[in-house]
Amino acid sequence: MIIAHLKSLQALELAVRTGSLKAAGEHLGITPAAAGQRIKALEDYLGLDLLVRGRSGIRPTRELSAALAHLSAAFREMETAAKILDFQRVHEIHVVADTDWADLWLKPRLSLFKAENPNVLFCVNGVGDVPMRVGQADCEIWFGEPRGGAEEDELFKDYLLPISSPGIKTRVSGLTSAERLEGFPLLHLDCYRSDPTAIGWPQWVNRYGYRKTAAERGIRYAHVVQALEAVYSDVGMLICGLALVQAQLESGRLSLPFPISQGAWTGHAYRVAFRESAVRRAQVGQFRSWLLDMSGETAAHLRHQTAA
Amino acid sequence: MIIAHLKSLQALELAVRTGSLKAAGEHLGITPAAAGQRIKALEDYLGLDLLVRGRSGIRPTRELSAALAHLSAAFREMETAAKILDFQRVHEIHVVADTDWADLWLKPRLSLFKAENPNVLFCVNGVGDVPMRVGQADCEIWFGEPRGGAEEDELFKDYLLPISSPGIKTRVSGLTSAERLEGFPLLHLDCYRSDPTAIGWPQWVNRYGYRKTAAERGIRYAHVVQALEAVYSDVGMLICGLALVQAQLESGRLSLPFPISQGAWTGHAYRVAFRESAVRRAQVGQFRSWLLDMSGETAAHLRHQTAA
DNA sequence: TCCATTAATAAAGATTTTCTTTAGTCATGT
DNA sequence: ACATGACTAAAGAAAATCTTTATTAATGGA
Repeated sequence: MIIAHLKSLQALELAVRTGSLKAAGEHLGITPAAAGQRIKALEDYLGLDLLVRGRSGIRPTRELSAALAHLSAAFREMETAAKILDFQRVHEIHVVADTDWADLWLKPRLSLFKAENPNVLFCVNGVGDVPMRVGQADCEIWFGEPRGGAEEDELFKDYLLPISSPGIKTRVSGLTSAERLEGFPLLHLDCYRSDPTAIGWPQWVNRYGYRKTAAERGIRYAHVVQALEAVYSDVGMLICGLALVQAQLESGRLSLPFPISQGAWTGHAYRVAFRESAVRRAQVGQFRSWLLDMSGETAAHLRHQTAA
Repeated sequence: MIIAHLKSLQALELAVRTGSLKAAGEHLGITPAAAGQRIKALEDYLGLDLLVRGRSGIRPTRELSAALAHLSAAFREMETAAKILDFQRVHEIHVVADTDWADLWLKPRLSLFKAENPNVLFCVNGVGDVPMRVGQADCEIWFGEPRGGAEEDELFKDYLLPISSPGIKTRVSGLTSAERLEGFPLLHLDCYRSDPTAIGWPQWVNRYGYRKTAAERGIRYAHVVQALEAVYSDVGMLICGLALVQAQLESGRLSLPFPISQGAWTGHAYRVAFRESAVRRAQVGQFRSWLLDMSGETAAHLRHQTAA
């Protein structure tokens, strides 16, 4: 006998287990309307009512009750099988992240994690030790507001301030305060725009009193990585997040043309959400702990650097 | 934990149970390619190989073996639940059939079955005691070749010959043999065209020696029911299946303008296939027996009528 | 060893399924 | 009596799934 209506049976079992179509939909990641449609389709096919619907929730009909123990057992066994398979995955961690954060913050540090966990294979934004796989990533990092998931953490807020090449810093240093921006192109980043409190050049000029005609003009970049290529090439000065350029500052490849106190914190933060099922895998748990530790270090270091 | 990949797990369990993707596909009513894609998608998602593929079939990998007992148990439980639900259906029988056969052969007889089975509700081609439901019909009747299903039977072949209204028969009888077709419109049916041996007017004229210029001309009808409306209205003569017009001949509403021996059997037959799961329901089993009995009566009656 | 046969699969496109959204209904609680 | 919350019908969008075609690979027989 062919079992059709697998998704219908799943929605049905969940609706009974949780007591409402609303909760079943939430559990399955679909709307209540979709959950209801799945069950309705099965009822239409069978010519049976399976649920008694009410404002206070739903209950199985007598007809469904006769089959319910088997249905529940079926999905319990399936959940066990899925869990066994999931734990057998090759030790891979798939990450979808803000591209600047991945390139500038995570990648330089990932070797530290790998040194302690040589068997873990990474795929970050589709690139890494293994190819992209069908299905959800194990975790996602974004710059923005919380999304309210269960396994969600704030990593760190960033500190925005002007950076430049060493050459431009030297030339700026030889000028009077009033003249330090005139004559130097300003580079702008679009990636902080979702944060209403994140400063760009116009805000920075207003806040710190430098004189610059048309502070909003200049080349715009979607991402920090591309903008930094321009900075390395002496194209101009850029306001970006300090957390993303620590290594370049320490190596002397980039410089701070103005005092470090002349910056501002972002309102948004880098945040991470792990898939609930992923976080139960030992390596993903370890990666999460490591990530929170390293982010804590970054946050502490930023606070230390920018202390008044 | 959300169980996704339900269809993949089903294909996987069936592939292991049957030993090949080909057999799994057949069982599920999909192509082997589709069965393979389902399983491949799950392997991609998990980053695990689940099957060892070989020309002599497939075997589970070690990783899959760890979960296989649970997976098998899950689908056994689900099959039990589905069976319980299926047997609880309201006593409905859904039929998809050749429309002429349904209207002209089944409907006049269905009251006989219902007299013996008053609780059974029928839906024939979407019309009847209950509305059409989502999902497969319990059985399907077609005019044509066998399809090779497990629960498939031949009902009867039909006997094609000219029929007309009583008025046209009277006029034809008053004419010499040579003149009996001239001056009378010939009506044609498209619904027998799939049968290469089924005769139409051109073949009938050739076989029985009547004179008729342009025997292939005349009005064409897709179905017998519409053509009969024209025959009732003295529009012309029609070659159609004797089995479908027994009642009309007996009631005098239709006549045979030529000897009954001047006809020919169809090559194709009316055939029925029941869904395997449907046939296990008691009422469907009873309907099947009844249908085969009534069809046997029709076949015997036709043979008796047309015996030389 | 070679060839025929059979099963599996990649890729592309078609088809079907499933989901979201919107608007409405109904029951319950205040 | 009204507001609220859960469910649902319908329509359209999005995603999933399937078919088809061509190819590959393995196996068995000559």
